[in-house]
Amino acid sequence: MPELPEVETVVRGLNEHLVGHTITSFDFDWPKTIKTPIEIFKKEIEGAKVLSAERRGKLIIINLSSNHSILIHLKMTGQLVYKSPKLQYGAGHPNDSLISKLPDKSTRIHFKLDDNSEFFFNDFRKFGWVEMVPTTDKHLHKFIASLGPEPLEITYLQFKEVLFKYPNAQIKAKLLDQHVLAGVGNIYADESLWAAKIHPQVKIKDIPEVKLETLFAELQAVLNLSIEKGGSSSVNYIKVDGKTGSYLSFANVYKKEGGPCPRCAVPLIRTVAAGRGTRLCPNCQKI
DNA sequence: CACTTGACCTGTCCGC
DNA sequence: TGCGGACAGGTCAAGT
Repeated sequence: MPELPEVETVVRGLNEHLVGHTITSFDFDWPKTIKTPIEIFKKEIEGAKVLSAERRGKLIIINLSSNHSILIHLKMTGQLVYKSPKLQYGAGHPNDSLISKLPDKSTRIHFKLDDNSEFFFNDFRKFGWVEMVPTTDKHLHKFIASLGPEPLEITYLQFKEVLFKYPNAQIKAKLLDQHVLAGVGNIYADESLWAAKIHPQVKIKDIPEVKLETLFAELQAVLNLSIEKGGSSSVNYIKVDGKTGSYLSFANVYKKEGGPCPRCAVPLIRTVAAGRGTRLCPNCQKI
């Protein structure tokens, strides 16, 4: 499930593999995926060169030479994959077998590039979307304009300030709220709350200062560790080159319910908080 | 204001 | 084997 580290990894892959290519044509199978009128999308993308890629929260921004930018949200099952005759791993390698099957039934948009390489937006659940906006106005786009600050680019005092706009809200709900912080999703919310020994449903105003400081440090630590490991590949996420990320082998609680807490050995539990599956240690994390 | 539910979708897994 | 239901979790809109 793409959260900040996964999207960051994808963006780095786009800068490595896609920048410099010209998009010659594209086709698509699910019109709702493209939120821009198709004639406008076509006009601004065909013949345009990819200049750079960047990330804001969980949103991917691809800047084109047409003075337009493609916004891409992967939602839960979106993938961006680059396929080139020049990029091969050897016969029988799992990355090759995955990429060689593209396009497949979950391919929503198939882009063709100038040197016979290809670029795929895959999304089996069809929640993801792409949109074309003028590059100079991209920050006015409704989604981008509503995002909170980047958790890796703020200080502890700023972190505390944005959370304390909602002193009576549950901490996990606000960690997940993209208008409060941009990029934190379910996995890293659970991991950082466990690391700081904070129950996901405790009210923000009831968290002792020292624990809130720990939460900020641990949130940055898990995000940075995951970026270093190329993200979490659980159900569907892969990198632009088809490889998987390895962060999940470092996870302490995500999908570990029933197993021992790495700190105190009491069995971890799964519950629901902020409307989402939530893993925690009932011994270390109390309200 | 805080919180829940439903909608958007499809694939997997579990129990009967 | 087949079938229904829970579950996966990002975001928004609507309802309590």
